[in-house]
Formats: sequence, C-alpha cells, structure tokens
Amino acid sequence: MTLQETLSQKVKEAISDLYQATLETVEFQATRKDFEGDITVVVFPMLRVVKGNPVAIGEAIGAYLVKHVTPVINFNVVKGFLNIVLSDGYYLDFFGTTNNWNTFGTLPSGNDAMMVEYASPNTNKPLHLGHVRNVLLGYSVAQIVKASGKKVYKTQIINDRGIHICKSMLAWQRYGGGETPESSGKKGDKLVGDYYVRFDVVYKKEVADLVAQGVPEENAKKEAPILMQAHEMLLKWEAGDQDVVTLWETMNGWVYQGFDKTYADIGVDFDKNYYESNTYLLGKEFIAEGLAAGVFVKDPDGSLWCDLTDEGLDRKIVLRADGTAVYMTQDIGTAIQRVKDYPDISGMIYTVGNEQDYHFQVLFLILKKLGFEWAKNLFHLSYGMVDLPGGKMKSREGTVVDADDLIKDMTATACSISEALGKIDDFTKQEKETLYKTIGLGALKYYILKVDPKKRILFNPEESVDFQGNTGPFIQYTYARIQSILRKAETPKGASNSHILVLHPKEKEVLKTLQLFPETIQLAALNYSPALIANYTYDLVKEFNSFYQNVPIFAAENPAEKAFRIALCSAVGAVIKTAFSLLGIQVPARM
RNA sequence: GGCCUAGUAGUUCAACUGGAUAGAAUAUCAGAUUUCGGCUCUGACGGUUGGAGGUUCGAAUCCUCUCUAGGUCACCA
Repeated sequence: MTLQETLSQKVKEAISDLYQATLETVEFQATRKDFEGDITVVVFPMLRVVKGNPVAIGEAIGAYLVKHVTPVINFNVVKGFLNIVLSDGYYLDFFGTTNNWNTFGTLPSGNDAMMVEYASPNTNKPLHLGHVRNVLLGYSVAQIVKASGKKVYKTQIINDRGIHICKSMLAWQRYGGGETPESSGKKGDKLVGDYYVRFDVVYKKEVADLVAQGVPEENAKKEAPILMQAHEMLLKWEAGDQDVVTLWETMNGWVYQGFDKTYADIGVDFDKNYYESNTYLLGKEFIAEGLAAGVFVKDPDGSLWCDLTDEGLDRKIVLRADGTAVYMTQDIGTAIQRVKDYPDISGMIYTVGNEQDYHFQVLFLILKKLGFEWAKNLFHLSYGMVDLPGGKMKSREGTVVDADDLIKDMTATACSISEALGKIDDFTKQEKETLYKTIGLGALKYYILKVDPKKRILFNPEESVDFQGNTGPFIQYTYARIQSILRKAETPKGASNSHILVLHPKEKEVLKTLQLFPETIQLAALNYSPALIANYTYDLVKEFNSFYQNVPIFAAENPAEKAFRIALCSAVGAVIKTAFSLLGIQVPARM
C-alpha cells in the first residue's frame, strides 16, 4: 500500500472516529513550497459530511495522523489545508528499498496490447516539420504506454495510391530523362517530390494559357491537359496496367528509401507498415456487410451512406456511386485488418492532426455500429498544426520546413555551441558527430514534446530552438554532469548505511520528486501526453541542480553521507535517462 | 452559418483535471565558485488568466453570452 493510500484510509478512520461521519474520498495535493510539509490534505470537501470549522477539523485530523501513522511526524493547518510533515526515515526507506533505478517507474509489458499509429505520409513528397511533430508524438506515446505496462505495436499507414503519386510519375516520365536516386545522388523522396513540384509548375502554366485563350478559370483547372493525363494514368493504375504499376512500384520504392533514412535519423521505427493499396478492398467487404445489417443505406444513384444524424452528426458517404473506395472505406478496412493481424490488441491510438477530428469521430462511431467490441477503445491523438511566422506551410509554394534540413540545422547549432565551449576536444570526429546529433535532436524533440499536443506550435526557423533554460540540452547537460561525478566516485558504494542520516532539505526535495516518477508515467500514459514526462523531468533536474549547487558531495562530512549523495546522483541520472527515453531522446555521458 | 479546438507575464510554456498568494524559462537588472563541469545556482522585475455575467466555501479550470485565431462541415486524402 502506498503512503497516500494509507493516509487516505486513516483520514477516513479519523472522520469516522471523531465525527461519526463517512467520507467517500480524500483529496490530496503536493504541499506548496511556501508552507512546511510534504503532502497536503484538503479539508474543504469534508465539510459536506462534517459540519464545522475547517481549521479545527484539520487540526483534529492532523493530531490523529501523527498518532496513528508512523511516517507522519508533524503537521500544520492553514485555512482548510492540512499540511503533513513526513519523517526523513520515510524518504530514506523509499530510497533504500528501490533496488533498480534503471527500471524504476516502468512496468514490464503485460498481455493487454495497444497499437499506436503515427506518420501516415503520402508518397509524393518528403517529410516536413508537420510530420516531425506527428512522428515524435506518436513514438513517444508508444514508449510511454509501453512503460506503463502494456504491450505496444507501432505502425504507420502509407498513402501510396491516388492522383498525387500519379502527378509525380507523369512529370518524371515527361521530364525526368531516366533520372534515378543513383544517377543523380538525390535522396529518393526528394527526387519524387521535385517532380511533384514540376508537375504543379506545368499545370499552373497550362491553366494560365487556357484562361488567356478565354476559357473560364474553373473549367481550365479541370481541363488542363497534364491533369487529364494524370487522371488517365490513375485509371490505368486501377486497371492494373503493367507499365504504370511498374513505374509506381519503382518510384514508391525510392520514396520509402528516403523515408527510412529520415526515420532512422530522427530515431523512430515501426513494427509494421500498412499500405492503403492493400486495405481498401477489405473496407469494401465490410461496407457490404454493413449494408446488409442495415448500418448503411443506399442512395438512388448507388452511393452508400451512414446516417449519423441521430448522434448529432451528418450523413457520411462510405462508398462512391461508381463503387470505388473513399478515405472512410479504407480506414474501416485498415482498422479491421489490424485487429486480424494482432488479435491481442484491445485498442488503437491514431496520431493524426486536428484537421481530421471530425473524420475520426465518424470513423469510431461507424466501427461501433458495425459491432466491433474494440471500437470503444479507439483514440484519436489529435495535435495542433505547426505554423511558421508567415502562416501555414504549403508544400507547393515551397514554404515547408523540410525534415532533413531541420535535423541538419539543429545538429549544426549544437556543433557550434559545443565547439565554443571546447570541453570535448579529445573526442574523435565520429564521437563528436554523434554527440552533436544527440544534442541537436534533443533540443528539437524536447521543444516539440513539452507542449500540450492540442496546442498549435509557432515555429520560428530564424530564432530556431533554445538550448538554455527549459530545454533538452539543459537536461542532457545535467545528466552529463552526474556522469562526471560517478566517474570520479570510483567504486560507487551502496547506500546501505543511509538510515543513520539526517536529510538535507535539498536532498529531501530530490527524493520527493523521484518518488513521483511512477505515477507520472501512469498519468502520461492515461492522457497520452509526453508533455507530462517532459515537465516532470525538468522539475527533477531543477531540484537536482539546486541540490548540487548547495550540498557538497565529495566533501561531505562523513563517508555515509558521501556514499548516499553519490547514490542519489546515480539514481537521478538513471531516472533522467529513462524519462528521456520515453521522449525518444538520448543522453550523453559527456558533452 | 452549424460544429470542434485554442486564447495565461513582452515572448515560449506550466498549473496535479474545482483548491492556498496563478508557477517556470527567456529577456532585463543585481548577486554566487579556496567545492564535485558556470549550458549551473540565488534573488529582483514582470499578470484584471481575451471580455462580460453566472454556479459555490473557492473558478485559469464548470455554465451562458461575446471577441480573436485556427480547423471542419467533399462521391480529396
């Protein structure tokens, strides 16, 4: 039983003994810094069952707790807040009984499995800053959910078919002159993306020409010859035309090579990929079943709809009049396919931008109507857009922040800062490059993950990302400093004889923060929020730095204190490392 | 227009989901190393939580109205 559970029980007992009343729940909160105490019981809610002065009630409960709960040694009451003071022994006991700090706070994976989807790229252009937020969020949530005791499958859905990829294919056919990633040395996704842009340039020119010839703009946009050709190509693809399919496979292959490189650079991976070209057919099957079961209705023109007006939503199309699939069709198919492939999953998390909030609301509802038990455990991890100072990113207008460029820039910044400090002059070139990437990516990832997913991010490439204050590198620096202490400490002695110690207030604060780690992981998993982990880590590091600055370690008064403080450093280092791994961020031994 | 989301120090973010005097960072200013890494630490300055009502012991948080920004209401994905 945790201390909080014990306290909760004893407070209820106190209310029962002293006032002959029954209390349902006890409300706790961390004691504010300006008051003495370690944990606080809020008295106000009790006034519903106990009539009286909150201060007097607080005093009575406090006295009861001191008498009946060993770790409680003192208390004070301010207004309706009962601040409880815990003994040093309690914290030392917590520290001493934790035997593996490397796994502290995490639980082994159980049988309950979740699937986490992130990335979902189109195959016609490279990944950009928006994808970066998506990928970082999804990967981190997967790590957090896993650490909270669930089994996790990481996946992406690749939008590999449709008019967009035909545009790139057509432009490549016309203007590519046989260019390949090998022949030009270009990254595959960049190469394909260039032809997507090329298509748009030609298309715009054709539209302008038509308008100049007197064709109304709306018609011109539909009738531009190059666009009509792209549509033809799509029809050929759907008909299985050998040449088109071969070209499609080749160019998608280039893109995947490029994506793999970017994912590897960012440091994320997947257990399984899904492709829309494979799942839309399964979707159609279940649409047919749904029609038979009365979940869907057929319009006179042959299109199929789901009527959600009773739920306060609109009618939603699930199959076109010509029988071809829409977005919803294949998403239904993909979801069902996943559960077929991994029967142990009880739920799925979709990391997708908030412009698709409505789509997922409808998707989940339809899956419920189709009678899938797991449909109630689907969650749309919706996140805000990443905007630039000039507004939205638009790939065709060249205002996107490219993912590869971004990583390169962050690494370069980390390099110039590290060079200036000159603490790693003895590193090899290889070691330096690894370190710069660790720091650069650490800054970027922390910067993005520390904000609540729902909020939009304004990304200013000029000011870029901070390296000081509440940042990744600040935390990495603290970790490196801890490692330096541990190297100098030689044989790290255990904290076995720590019971004799009286804690320094700074030590107590650090221990208090350490103790919060397990519940922080659970809370973050429950809320799918890496930001909670980021903020926790920052708190821990701040407490540690304050301790480090104010309490001598090697110059401690006696060997037991010294051993304990070194052990405390080691524990904090281990927790920082674990916490950062949940954010997908690495920590350096030196920097 | 209907629906959804966000609005908190100059700026970037918090606030344990209704609790104490709304906290950090950054910027600005003032301090700290005979000590283990100064990318550190200790302070100061900075707020009508977009606005107006309401609910109650208590509101940044819940309700109503309103303003601002964005998203969404496709036989696009």
